[in-house]
Amino acid sequence: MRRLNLKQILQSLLDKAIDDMIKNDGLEGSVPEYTIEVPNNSDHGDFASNIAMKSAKIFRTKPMDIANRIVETLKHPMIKKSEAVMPGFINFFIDSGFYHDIVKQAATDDAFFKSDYGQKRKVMVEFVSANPTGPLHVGHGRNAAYGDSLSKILAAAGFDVTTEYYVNDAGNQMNNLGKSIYIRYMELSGKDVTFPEDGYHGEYIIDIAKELKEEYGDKIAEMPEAEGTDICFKKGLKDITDNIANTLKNFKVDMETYFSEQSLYDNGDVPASLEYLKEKGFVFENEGALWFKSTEFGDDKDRVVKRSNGDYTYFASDIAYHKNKFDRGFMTTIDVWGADHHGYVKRLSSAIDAIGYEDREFAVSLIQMVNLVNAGERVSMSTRAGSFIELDWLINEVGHDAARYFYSMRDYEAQFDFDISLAKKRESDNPVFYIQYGHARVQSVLKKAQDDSVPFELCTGLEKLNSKEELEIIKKVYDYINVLEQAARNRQPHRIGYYLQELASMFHSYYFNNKMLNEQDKELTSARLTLAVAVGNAIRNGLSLLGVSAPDRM
RNA sequence: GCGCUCAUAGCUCAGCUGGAUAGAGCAACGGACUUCUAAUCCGUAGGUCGUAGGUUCGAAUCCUCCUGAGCGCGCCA
Repeated sequence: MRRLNLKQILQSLLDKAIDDMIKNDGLEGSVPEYTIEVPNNSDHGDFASNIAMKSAKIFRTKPMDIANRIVETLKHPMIKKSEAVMPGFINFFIDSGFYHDIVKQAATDDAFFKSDYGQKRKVMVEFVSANPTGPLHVGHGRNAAYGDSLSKILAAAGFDVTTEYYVNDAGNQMNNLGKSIYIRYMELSGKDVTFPEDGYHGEYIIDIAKELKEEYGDKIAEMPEAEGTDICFKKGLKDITDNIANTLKNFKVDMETYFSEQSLYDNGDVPASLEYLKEKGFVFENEGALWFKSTEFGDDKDRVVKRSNGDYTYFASDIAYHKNKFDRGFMTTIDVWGADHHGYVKRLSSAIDAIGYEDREFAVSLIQMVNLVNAGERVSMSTRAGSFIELDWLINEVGHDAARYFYSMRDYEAQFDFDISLAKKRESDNPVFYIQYGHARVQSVLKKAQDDSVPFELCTGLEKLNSKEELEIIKKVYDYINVLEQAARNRQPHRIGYYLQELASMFHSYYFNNKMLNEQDKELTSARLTLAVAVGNAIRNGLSLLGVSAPDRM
C-alpha cells in the first residue's frame, strides 16, 4: 500500500519555496535543517514548521517576514489554509479528506502500521545472553522485554532484523558449573565432599544432579573425576539453556538463534581474530600475556586478551564474536547489556574499531537496574547465594501480558521499580488492561452490530467524521507511524506504550460520549465503526510490538 | 579519585534531532450506570522541571559548576 505522506509533500513544497527565495534574492546558502511536526495544540493547525525561524540567518531578516513570504507562495490541493504566526511558525490546515483516507487505510490494511524507515538494513539485536549457569531472574526480564520489543519495532520500521542469544558456554564459569553439579551428585551418592564456596548454590543444581543420579546411578562416581565432571557439565548446560529458552518462550520473546561461544574456539575464530589484530599492530605481548591496545582508541588502559596461564579472556571471544557478526553481513549490531557492564563498552568498541569495518555500526543499549516492589515494599534481589527471584515466577504471578507491558513502560536508561501488586490488578488502574480493553471494545461493538443486524458498511460514510473529537482521534492514528519511527530511531520501546495509552484514552472517551451504532443512520454507523476498527488495529499492532496480546473480549 | 546513568505534580513517570500554554496515570476531592461491556467517562486541585551560571530569536531538552541517588573501574564473566 502507498501511504499518502503529507509530511513529505509539505517538505518538498517548503524546500522549493526557500530555495527559490534564496536564488531570487541572490543570496548564498542552502535550505537549513528544519522540522515539520504535528503541533500539540490543534489551534496551531495540523502541521507546523519552524523553517522560517531556521532561515532567519540566511536572509538576515525577521522570521515573520520570511514566514509570510512562504505562505504567499504555498499552494496545494490538500492544504486548506496556511498561516504565519509569531514568532515565525508556519501552520498548515489540511483538508479533512486526507484524514478520511487515513481512517480507511488504517481500518483495512495492517501495512499502514509499518514503515520503510529502516530501508531493509541488516540489524542484529543481541540480547539476554545471560550466562547459562542458572535460570533467568527478574533482572534479565527487563533485558529480554526490551530486546524483543526493540527487535519487533525495528522490524516494523523496515529493518531486516535478526535476534540472537550469545551463550557463554566456555571458560571458567562452565568448569565451575560442571564441578558444582558433580559435587552435588557426589553428595547424593553419599560421598564425603564439601561444596565449594564459589560454586553455584541454587536448588536447580541439585535437581540436575538428581536427574543424573536417576539416569546413571553411581556410575559417575566411579569414573575419573574429569570424565564425571564433563558429563555433569554437558547435562547442566543443556538443561539450563533449555530452561532459559523455555522461559523466553513463556515470555513471548522471539529468539531466533542461540550462538555458542564455544563454537568460536572449536573453529579457531578466537586465535584467528587475535592474529588479525596482531597483524594490524593492535595486539602485543607483555609479562607473558597478550594485550589489546585499546588505549589507541581512547580506553583507559590496554586489555588482556590471553592470560599468562594460556587462557583466553572473555574479551577475546567477544572480539571474535563481533567480528563474526559483521562477517555475517550485519550492518548494525545492537547489544543489550545490563548497565553494570558499561565499563566494558569502550574496550569492545575499541576492538571493533581496530577490526576496521568502517561502514558498520556497533551500538549498546545499557539497561538500568530493576527493583521489585510489592505493595510499596521493596523486594530484596541479591543474585548471590541462589536467592534471586526467577523470571518464571514473576510471569506466573502477574501474567505475561502485564509482565511484558510493565517492563517496557519505562525508558531503559532509567532505573525502575516493578510494582508487582499493581501489575496483578485486573482493574482500572492497570494500564495494560486499559489498553487491551480499548481493543476488546472495538471487537465487542462490531460483534454487537452484527448480532443485532445493525446496517453498516465499513469504509463508507467517512465524510461524517468531522467533529473535533473524531479528527483528533484520526490524527492520533496517523501519528502511529511517527511514534514507531521515533521508537526505532531512539531505540525506546516505551514510547509505544505511552502512545497506546493516549490512543486508548481518546477512544474510551469517544465511545462513552457517542453512540456507535445507529439503526436509522447507516452512514454514521459505518463511519464510526470504521474509525473504531482503525483504532483497534492501531492498538493491536502496537501491543504486538510490546509482546502483549490484544484479546477480543475481556 | 575517574567513568556511565538518573533528578519534572504528594507518588510512579512521559516529554523525538532545542520550539508555541510542561503532560499522563495513581493517590485526593466532586460527579455519571433503565445505555453498544462503568475493566469506562466527566470535572476540581496539584509545578521555581535538584541548585547556580552559560549558549540563542527560544532551554525540562545543549555546555560548565555544585548537590544528591544508582552502577562500574581484575591477567573475572
